[in-house]
Amino acid sequence: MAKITDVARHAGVSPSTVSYALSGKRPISDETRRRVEEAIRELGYHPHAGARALASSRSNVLALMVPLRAGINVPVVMQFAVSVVTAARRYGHDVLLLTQEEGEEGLRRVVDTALVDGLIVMDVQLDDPRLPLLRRLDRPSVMIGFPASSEGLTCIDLDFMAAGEACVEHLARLGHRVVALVGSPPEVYVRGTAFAQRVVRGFTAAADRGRLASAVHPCEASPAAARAVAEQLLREQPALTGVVVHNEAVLEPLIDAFEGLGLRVPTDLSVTAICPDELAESLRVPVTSIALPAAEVGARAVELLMKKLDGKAVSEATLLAPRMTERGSTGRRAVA
Amino acid sequence: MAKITDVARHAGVSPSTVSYALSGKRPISDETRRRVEEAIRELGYHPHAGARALASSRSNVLALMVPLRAGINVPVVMQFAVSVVTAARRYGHDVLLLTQEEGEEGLRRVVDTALVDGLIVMDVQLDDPRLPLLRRLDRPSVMIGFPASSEGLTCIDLDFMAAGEACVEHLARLGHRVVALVGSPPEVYVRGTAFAQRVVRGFTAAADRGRLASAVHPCEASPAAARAVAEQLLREQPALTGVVVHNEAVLEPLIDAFEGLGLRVPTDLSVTAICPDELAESLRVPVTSIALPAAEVGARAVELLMKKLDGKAVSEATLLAPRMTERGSTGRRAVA
DNA sequence: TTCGACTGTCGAAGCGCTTCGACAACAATC
DNA sequence: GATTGTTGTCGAAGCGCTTCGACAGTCGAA
Repeated sequence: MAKITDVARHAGVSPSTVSYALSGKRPISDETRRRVEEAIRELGYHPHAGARALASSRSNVLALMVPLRAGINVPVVMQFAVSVVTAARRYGHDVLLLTQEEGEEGLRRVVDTALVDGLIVMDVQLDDPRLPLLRRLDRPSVMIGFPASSEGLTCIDLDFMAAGEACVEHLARLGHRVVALVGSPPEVYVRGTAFAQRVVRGFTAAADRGRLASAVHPCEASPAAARAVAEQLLREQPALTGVVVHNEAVLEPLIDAFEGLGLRVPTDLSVTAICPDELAESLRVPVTSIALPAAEVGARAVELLMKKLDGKAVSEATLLAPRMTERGSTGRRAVA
Repeated sequence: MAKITDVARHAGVSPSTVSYALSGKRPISDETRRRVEEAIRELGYHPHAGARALASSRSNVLALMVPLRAGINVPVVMQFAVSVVTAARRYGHDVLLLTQEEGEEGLRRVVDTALVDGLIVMDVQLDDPRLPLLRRLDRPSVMIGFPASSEGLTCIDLDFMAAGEACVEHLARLGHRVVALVGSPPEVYVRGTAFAQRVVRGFTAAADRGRLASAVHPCEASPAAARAVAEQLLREQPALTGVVVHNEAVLEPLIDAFEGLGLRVPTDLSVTAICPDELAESLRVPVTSIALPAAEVGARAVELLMKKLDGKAVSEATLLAPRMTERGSTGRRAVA
């Protein structure tokens, strides 16, 4: 395996010149650079990652901690991971995979051993136990999702409030005047992640602004619960024509329930959801939806981390604009 | 950040002694070891990964290359990745995530820069372009799946032939005498992965051994194709009572088709599948199935790699015994 | 012409660890 | 009592790279 001294000798320069030619940290004449590059090619030289890390205290590796708990959508996690790896490569970095199971100690370990230059942490909870550590650490990190307070952190996620608004506005534009939000199970609003509340806030704000009649119903993740909510909705809001669903598990059962109650989608009822595209596409009636843009979040998270590694300041909160994909489940309100 | 010389001074020994106490590569007295451990604890010492890699030419990192192409089952890939990470940690290793997209150059890069000690490659195709490189490399690697020839490689996968056999034997035990295999799309048998053929071989061999009437039908991944195959089967094998499905995409449509043709599962027809448990569980009629044991494959792959890193020989082919989970879709043949 | 200010290159000093050879001290063997 | 092993420790030499300071040469400005 060729080393930098071999390249230097072969190119007739000193090792430090080779290093500078590679890193661009000092000016090198075109002629010298050319000779160095040629020597590198001829010898098949690849710098030794460990030696580099030792001398420069930069490993060019970043850690990605992925969630494991039940209830997460695995394909979305995978999409995200792939986009992080791809984006990291564009910056000459590799990605070390950590599981949530490793927790704070895992993060501490890879940082303390100088294995990684920075951290990306997924599935951040409101009062995530990893937060104090991440705040304290001298290595930069970026989190996906928002904890109770993003102070001193760098967080990125879909703008769930805007997503709630966008759904209502879409329905309003189609002429709907009475709408309802079917949300996550009640416990999600208590513990967990902030995004559920944000959807509610956006939904309500937009409905109020547009003077729509609106109601919000949490819903357990079971077909039975879906059926119950459907019945309740029709009882309490007989004029209902637009529904926003923010609950992957009950989207299909809910549509089934409405149709079972004699409402056709989209003829009698327009349905829009905040859920992965995969799910929205696969239903009998493809659903107009807003998805978590996993690939974009991943790429942006890496960008933010790279900025921080360069010592640049970045904003604590980055919210990605929702993008709605129209499918067959929404239509203009039938005028009676 | 404390370094090994700090620990040494604090414990009143030389750095090399600390190193030996940590690695166990030379005998150290209990008393010295105790003092070293205490110093490590008090100083919060963590060895620098880069320095270690440079001095020992071992990075304690292994690369995992995951597939991206359409048609793979994402949750299974994820299960697999998680089990690799978990198993690797038990051996004190971390895992670098590579995407298939990086291809041979990606593998070459992480090896040439000495970033990783070994490679695990998923989704190996019959004539995978990465094979020549992997054979030539001086670093050990393990592949998931079998190429045309496993010579000079280390491969691991579910024993698909045994899986095909097990399905037939299960049906035979329940009294079925006429069975059919609904397989992958025709093109899979041509290009692609060896496992499809293996299932066929196991299926046929077991049927012949048990003197069952049997037939094999490839099937495109569409509901229409499923319906067509169902009709064809009933036409050609009117006495058919047992079906083995090795085709994720058509499992549900196929059952629907049979029921549409008046056959109840499992009353009139027993169905067993080779597919992820997730899918088998989620169907209206839960299906008796054999799954790819992703977690086990991952753990075993890491074990094999660790053995190779220790310079031990391992067998070229490791086949994991199939495990069948009985669900509602198979039953004793109704005696007319 | 002289003085910075660049530009382009080199040599040397580390980065923090592992490992090899050396060597005491002591036990077991003839 | 000399010889051979073991056990436990140390010092020094590197692993392959980056980076700092030094310095020679060039160029436009004063």
